[in-house]
Amino acid sequence: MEAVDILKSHNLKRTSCREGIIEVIIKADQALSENEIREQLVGNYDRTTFYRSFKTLEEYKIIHKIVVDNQLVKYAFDNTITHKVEHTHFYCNECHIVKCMETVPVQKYQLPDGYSDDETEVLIKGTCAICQNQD
Amino acid sequence: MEAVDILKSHNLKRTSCREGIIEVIIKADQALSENEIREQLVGNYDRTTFYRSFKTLEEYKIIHKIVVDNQLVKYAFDNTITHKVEHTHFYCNECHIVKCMETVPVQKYQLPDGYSDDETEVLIKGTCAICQNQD
DNA sequence: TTTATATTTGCATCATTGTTGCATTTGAAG
DNA sequence: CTTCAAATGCAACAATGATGCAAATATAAA
Repeated sequence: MEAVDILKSHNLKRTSCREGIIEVIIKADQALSENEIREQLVGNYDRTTFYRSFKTLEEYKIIHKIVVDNQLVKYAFDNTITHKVEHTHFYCNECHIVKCMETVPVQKYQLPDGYSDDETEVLIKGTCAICQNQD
Repeated sequence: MEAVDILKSHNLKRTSCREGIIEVIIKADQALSENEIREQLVGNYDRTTFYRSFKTLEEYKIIHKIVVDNQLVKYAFDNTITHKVEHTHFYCNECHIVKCMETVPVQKYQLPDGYSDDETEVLIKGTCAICQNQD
């Protein structure tokens, strides 16, 4: 699916910033930070525009945000797989990549009486396959 | 266990800031933000001192930090229960409290080949028992 | 108790992310 | 082509995290 079509299907205006962000994220095999996305974009955009674009795309569930340790922020595309089931995220302590673990669904947690759950975020920290091999 | 003893057992200098933070956190039945802790403290401390105290206490696993949505930061005491098993955290979308769910352990996730896990963070967002009743 | 020293604190300063207001620009509908 | 709601760029600010350095202090040694 093309970035333009995605925007159109949500009745979002087609702006070069939004289009670019989607294209970059859609191609990536891992979650990307704001700067990693900026580097791959053609135009130059203000930080606020970037931030608001992310926010809009998130609201429309076109992308989602993953935060590690309160400071590292990465964005990933909500494809049909990641979109359908709540999936976990993986953070590599060595190379610091963040990946959507589409094959590892979030498990169900039984809360005490009176509590109801709405959404569960799972971040697994460890060593990724590539870094594992290099040891 | 007293704050002083906790510091002593880790060979940490007994300073009023550290001691105060531990005492406040130990008494709380929920995780507290930097400001919530500051309000309950007797002395007045610089933000950097606060920040460094948290960092030290975290390093020595006396307290731990829970971050919600990248901006809300709360701290909780590492008691024998929370310390022993990896526990989940609960965030109430309505009253915004954060609680350590000592009775809800983190489940085991089966990662793809090559990946190894070290630590898993689980944040469950929903409605707490108190807010549930008020609806 | 006094002294010595390594640690901690307070202050200044800066980085990153998130956020809002407002004037200007622009996408897209008519 | 015109119009207008929406998006952008800029300025400004908040919260959290982080570091360097001089002054203060906890603790151990004398």
